[in-house]
Amino acid sequence: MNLRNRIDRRRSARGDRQLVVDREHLSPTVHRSEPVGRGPALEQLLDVLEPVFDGQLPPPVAVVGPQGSGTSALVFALFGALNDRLGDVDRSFGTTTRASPSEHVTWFAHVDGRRVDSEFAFYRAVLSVLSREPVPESGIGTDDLRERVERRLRGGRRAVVAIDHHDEPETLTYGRVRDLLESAGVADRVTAVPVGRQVPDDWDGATVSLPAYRSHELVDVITDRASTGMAAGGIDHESVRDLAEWADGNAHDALAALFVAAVAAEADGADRIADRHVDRGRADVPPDGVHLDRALALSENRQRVLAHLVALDEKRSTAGTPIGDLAAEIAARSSLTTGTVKRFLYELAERGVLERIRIESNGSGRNPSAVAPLVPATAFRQLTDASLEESPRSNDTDGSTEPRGSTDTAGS
DNA sequence: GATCCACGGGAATACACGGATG
DNA sequence: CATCCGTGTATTCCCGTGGATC
Repeated sequence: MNLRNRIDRRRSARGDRQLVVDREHLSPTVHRSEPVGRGPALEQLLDVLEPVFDGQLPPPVAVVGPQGSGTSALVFALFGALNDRLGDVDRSFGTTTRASPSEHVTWFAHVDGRRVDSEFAFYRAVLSVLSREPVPESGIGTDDLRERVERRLRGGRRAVVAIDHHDEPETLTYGRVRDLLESAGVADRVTAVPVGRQVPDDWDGATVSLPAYRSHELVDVITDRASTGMAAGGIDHESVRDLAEWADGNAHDALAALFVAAVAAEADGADRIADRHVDRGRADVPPDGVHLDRALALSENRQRVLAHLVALDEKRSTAGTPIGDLAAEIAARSSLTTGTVKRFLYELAERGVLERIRIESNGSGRNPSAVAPLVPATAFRQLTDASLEESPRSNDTDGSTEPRGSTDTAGS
């Protein structure tokens, strides 16, 4: 993050002839503090939010764009910066502020709908921005948190709350958030900003639309990541252009492929990304796949189940195996029961993290389904903490457990 | 002790198909 | 032939339980 660390990392990476300098900066799920190539949308959003500079609550505004167009990155970065300027009572801004700064306090909270899906979790997420004290994770009631939110927003203080991914399955909807703010009695002190692929139903506020990245913009995005995450000269311009062209405007796909390419090159002991590594990166990202962060937002055991499925799918496609058999196989390698694994698999398919495939059965009764992962497999395995090596329920391991981090880049 | 939340298990419901019935 | 019914399997839904946290 800070300059000194960056320089140190560079220097040590150079000494070690290391390709990947900073995995964090290469990860497609990590946002930059300065979004690349989204200047016009940034200005547009600032236009709408401008009343906050006069201590007013801004009007409702939605931010929309297709997957990989940088909606989250934009709002995350902008809210972070605005919060720095306007969210702190003790910090005045500008040099000639006439009014007392405390009258101008507006907080900017970015609530990730993928991770915040209950009433309790929502108030907690908001409160953790409004309050400097740590907010308890449990042990207190939802009513308590709701009251604390209300108390923090007294005396002319306001908040702008972004609801990211409000239109994905199982996430907090905009309507639900309005209800929660209403029941806390702070609806008139908070502007909720839906962020997603489309505006909420019956939306009549302002809208800031982000188009998919154009190819040259995506080149900038990839170059920016490569320059901070990898040793200098780690990837040539031609490969970057190829990746940008292939990703067709989707920054997530481009960065996921770059990440996998870098991991593959590193595993090869190469000091730069070669064409075959780029191919490997592209092959890892399924067409019409889901964002890696959707998988990483799942609870630990669900991630584990997904990791097992991904591993099975890499060995042999799971597309032809009935879900019950897959569940049994996964359960044998984990601490979960077959029933629970099966339910998780149905759930993941329902959420769109897995593709559900109809298969014909030869017996009687309803036809079973098969499932196949829709996340970039290698990227997911590299980024997840879910270990495949927890103790299995039974002892029937087939002895094929591989050490974590072993990246098979041969073949396929 | 109070609270939230992930799990686990099982009940309820949906679906596919063959055979019986009108 | 169209419809209903029974059986078997898949899928969804619900609720009690226990771990973690305060």
